[in-house]
Amino acid sequence: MVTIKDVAKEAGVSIATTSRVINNAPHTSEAAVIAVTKAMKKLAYRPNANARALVSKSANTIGVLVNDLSAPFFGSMIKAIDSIASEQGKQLLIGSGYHDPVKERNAINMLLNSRCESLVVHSKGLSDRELSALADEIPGMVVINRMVPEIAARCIALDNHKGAYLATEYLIRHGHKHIAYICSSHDIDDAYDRKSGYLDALRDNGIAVRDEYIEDNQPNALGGEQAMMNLIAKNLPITAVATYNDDMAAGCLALLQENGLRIPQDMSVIGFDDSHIASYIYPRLTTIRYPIQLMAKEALKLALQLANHEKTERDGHKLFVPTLVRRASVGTINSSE
Amino acid sequence: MVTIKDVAKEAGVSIATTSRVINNAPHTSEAAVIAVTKAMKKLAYRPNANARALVSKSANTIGVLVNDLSAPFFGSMIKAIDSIASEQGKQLLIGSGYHDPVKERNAINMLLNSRCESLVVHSKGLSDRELSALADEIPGMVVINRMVPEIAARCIALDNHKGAYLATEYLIRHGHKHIAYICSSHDIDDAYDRKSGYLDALRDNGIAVRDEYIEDNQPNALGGEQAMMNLIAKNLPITAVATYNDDMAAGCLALLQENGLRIPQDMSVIGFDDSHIASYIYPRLTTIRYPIQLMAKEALKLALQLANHEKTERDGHKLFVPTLVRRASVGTINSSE
DNA sequence: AGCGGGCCCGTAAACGTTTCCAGAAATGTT
DNA sequence: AACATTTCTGGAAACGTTTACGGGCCCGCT
Repeated sequence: MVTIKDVAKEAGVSIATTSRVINNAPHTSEAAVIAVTKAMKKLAYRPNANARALVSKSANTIGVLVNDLSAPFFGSMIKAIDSIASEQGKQLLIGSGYHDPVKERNAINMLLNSRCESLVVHSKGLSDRELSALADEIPGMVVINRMVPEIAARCIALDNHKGAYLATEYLIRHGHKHIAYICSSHDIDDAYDRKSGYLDALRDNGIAVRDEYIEDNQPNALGGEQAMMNLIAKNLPITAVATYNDDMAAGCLALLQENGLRIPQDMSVIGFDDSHIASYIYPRLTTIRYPIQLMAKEALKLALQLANHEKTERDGHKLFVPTLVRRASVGTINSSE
Repeated sequence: MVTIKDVAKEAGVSIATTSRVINNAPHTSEAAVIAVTKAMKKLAYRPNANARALVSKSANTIGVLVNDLSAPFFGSMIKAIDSIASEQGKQLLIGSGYHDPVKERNAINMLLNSRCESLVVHSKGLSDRELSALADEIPGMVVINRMVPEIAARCIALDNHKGAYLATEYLIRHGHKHIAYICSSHDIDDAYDRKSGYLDALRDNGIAVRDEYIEDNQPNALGGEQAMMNLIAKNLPITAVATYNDDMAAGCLALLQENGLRIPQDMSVIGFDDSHIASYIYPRLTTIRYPIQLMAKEALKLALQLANHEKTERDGHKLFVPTLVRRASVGTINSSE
C-alpha cells in the first residue's frame, strides 16, 4: 500500500508539505500543490483513515445502532442518516442489537472502540440508567425513538400516545363504537404508550373499554393474523381494529380478506408507522405517520453538534408529533349501532 | 480517553504485558492477567480500534456497498452479512451508491481508505472494466448481484434469465396464452436478462411475442401501476402479467383491484424477488425467490477467505438459481382461448 | 554445581498520519 | 541598506497499539 512517504518522495517534497497539500491547508505553494497532486494520481494514493483517526483523535465516522437491519423502518432511518453523513463526507458504522441488552451493549462498545465521534442509538434493551451513563461519557451520543427523562435533551422520540389516540379517534369519528386493539406483546414503552392512547381515546369519547377487544401478539404480520384470528373467534360485534403497527395491520387485512370480509365495508383497519408496505397493500392502509426520516436527520444533526461541542438549544421534553394518513382501509358506519 | 499506558500503570506491569493480556496471547502469568483485567474494568478501558488497525494493517471491518439503504432488499442483504460478521466480532461499514458511478466510486474509495480487508460490493454504475481493475487491486473484494466475466470467480449472482423463464412458464402451464410483461426501464443487466427469460419462455412454448404486451417503467410500485394502466388502456386480451419485481407487481395489483378486477380470477400476476412485501399484500403474491440472504452470506464468506489468502474452490460461472414461490396471485385459465 | 531450556516480562521500533516549531526564502517597509 | 513581515518548507514529536527481541528467572537434567 502506498503511503504519504511514497507520495512525498515522488513529488520531491517533505511529508509535512504533502500532508498540507492533501488537506488543502493554507501556506502551500502552487508548485507543491501541482507536484503532490500529480504524485498522488500517479501512485493511486489512498490516505489511511485509521492513521488519520489516530492522530486527529476522531474517526470520520457516524455510529448507528439499530434494532434489526432488515426491517424497512430501520432502512429508512439509516438512509436518512446517511443522506446527511455523506454530505459531510462521513461514513456509517452500523451495529444491530435486536433489542437484546447484551448485543446492544456489545455493539455500542464496538462503535466506541472505533472512536465514532457521533452516535445515533436506537436501544430498547438497555435501562434508562445505563443509557444516561453512556450519554454522560460520550458527548456526541443521541438516543432515538425513546425518551430517557434524565437526558431528555438528547432524545429524539415520537409521541406514541398521541398517535394511537389519533387513530382511535379517527375510527370513532367514522361512527365506530366497537373498536378492537391489536397490541404488541413486546415489553417496551412504545407498546404501553400506544395502548394507553387507544384506551384514553375511548374513555374521552365515552366508550367503555372491553378487555376482550384487546389482543396481544408479536409485532409482525403473523402476529397480526393470529390476533385477528382470536378476535374473530370470540365473535365480537367489532367493526374496526386499531393496530400497533402496519405489519400487524397487514397480517390482519390478509386474514380478513381470506375469510371473505371486505375492507373497509365489513371491517375498518388502521395501522401505525406509515411504513413502506402501507401504500402497497390492498386496500391502501390508513395509518399514523411516524416521521422517522425527519427524526433521524434531526438526531444526526444534534449528534454532530454535540460532538463538536456546539451549543444546542433543544427544548428537553419536546416529542415529535405523528399525523394521520388517510387512505382506503377505514370506512364509515351509518347504522346507529 | 484512557489508554493502554494508563491500564499498564494501574496494573503495575508493562505495556507489552498489558497488550498480551488484552489479546489473550500465550505466555502471560495468572497474576498479570488478574491485575490487568482488574485495571481495565476499573478504568473502563476501550482499546482504540484505529491504533489497532494501523499497526495490524487491517481494520476489523467489513465494507459493504449497496444501492439504496432504504430498500428492504438491501436490508435483508445487509442483515445476512451482519449475521456472519458479528459472529466474528467484525463491524459493518456501509456505503450507498444509488447506481450512480460517481457515488459508487466515492463510496468504495472511502471503504478502502478505512482499510476494510473484505468488501461486498453491489454495483450497477461502474463498468466491468473498472470493477475488475478494483478487484485486482483489492484481494478481499467480492461482487454481488452481478456477473463480471473477467472475475467470474469473485461474483455472486443470480440467474435472472432462468427466474423470469420460470415465472412465464408457470403462467403458461396454468393455461395463459396472453401474457404481458412489465419491465424495468433501468439500463442494467438484470432488466435485460429477465426480459429475455420471458421472451424465451414464450418462444419455447410456441407463443408469439407481441410488443404491445410489454411495458417499461420505473421498478417500483408507482411504475408498476403506470405500466398496468397502459396495458389496460390498450384493451388487450391479456389474462396474466409477469413483472420485473415484487414492487411493480404490488403497484399492478393495487391498480387492478381498484379498477374492480379480481386477482387471480380476472387477472393473474407474478412477481420477482420474493421480497418482504410479497406475503403481505393481498392476495399473497406468487413470485420468484431471490435467495439474497444465502447469496450475501456466501459472498461474505468468499470475501473473508480471499482477504485471508485462503484457497477457494469456486467454480467461476456458477449462478445462484431462483425458485418459484406459489401463493395466491396466479389462477388457471380453463377456456380454450 | 553447572547448564540448557521454558516461561514471563519489558524495551523499543513500527504502523501512517497531523501538526508544532523553527528556519529559509521572499517580500515589504523604512 | 537594514530590518520586519509574510510565506513556504522540513524535521520531529505525537497519537495508541502490536510485536520482535533479548534478559532474567526458575526448573530439571546431567
